[in-house]
Amino acid sequence: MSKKDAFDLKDFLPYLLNQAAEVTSREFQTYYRRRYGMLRTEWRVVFHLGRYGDMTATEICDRSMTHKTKVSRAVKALEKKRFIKRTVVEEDKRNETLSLTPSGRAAFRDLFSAARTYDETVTRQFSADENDVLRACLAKIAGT
Amino acid sequence: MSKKDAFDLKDFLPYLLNQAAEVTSREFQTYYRRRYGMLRTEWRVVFHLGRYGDMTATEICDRSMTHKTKVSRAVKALEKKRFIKRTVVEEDKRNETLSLTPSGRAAFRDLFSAARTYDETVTRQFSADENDVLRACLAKIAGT
DNA sequence: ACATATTAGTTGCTTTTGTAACTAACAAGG
DNA sequence: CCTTGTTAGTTACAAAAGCAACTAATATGT
Repeated sequence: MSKKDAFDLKDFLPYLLNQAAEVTSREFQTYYRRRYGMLRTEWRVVFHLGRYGDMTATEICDRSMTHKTKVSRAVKALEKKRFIKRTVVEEDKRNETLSLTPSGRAAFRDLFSAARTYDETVTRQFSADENDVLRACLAKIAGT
Repeated sequence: MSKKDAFDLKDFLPYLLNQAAEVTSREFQTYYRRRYGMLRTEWRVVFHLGRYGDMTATEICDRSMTHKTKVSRAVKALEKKRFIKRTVVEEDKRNETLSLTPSGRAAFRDLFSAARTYDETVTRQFSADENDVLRACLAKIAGT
């Protein structure tokens, strides 16, 4: 805002961020939801495994700042849908390595490219400079 | 991102937006939650009434793009906590005008100034130009 | 070795949200 | 008037998220 006494809901960053996040999330949701019956956390798990390779649930929690119960439930659901499989780590049986099945990998490839495309349609609205600033600010706020 | 083949979760706008939104929401939550036992939607309702004057639930829904069940429940909760009261509109008894009680007004004043302060602490991290770009982009994405 | 603490992951219970069906009040056409 | 449609708001039920307590495996200090 420019004047302090005109401070408005639309000047309030948490509100703005939420609205923007909700709009994009809703839009992109249709992909993983309609096509693969996935939930947001499930899509994130698939993204992590597809993009960075096999890892444990805890690693996914750390990288995505997601609570472990959410990931645990996502893993269970993805396993039931045969998108991922788990393997207990012999050296430390508390850990289990998660990996994509062939159909999980196919879903990932599809969703990965859909994500890229969707990102571009949002990005296209802005200049290169605007984009850089936007992303840098968001990353800073998110603390990543 | 700069290279397409480096597309990463942190380059994906919906993800970035969500992370940033969650961080700020969590931080600001502590105010209305701890001090007044409010939920996010309740705080939004209070903000609307305090900032723009009395209005109906539907007007709040429209202005904040919030679903009516959420507002309905927030109104019920706020009424129980004696922060707002309703008055059926005589000319059209389907409508009810919502207005803040004295304690609701006091909570609003407190939270309004907390919001402004909080916004500034986030804003302070960025230059004036960056801020303008950030807010303009978010508003555009949010479609407001 | 053994009690104690940590870590990975799950489960149960509560709170919050989403969706759809519902009531009540009004509007409009015949 | 009286059917049909619309609008404001609520409620009931289902999906999802948050939180805390739990199990199982391992690590640590004595």
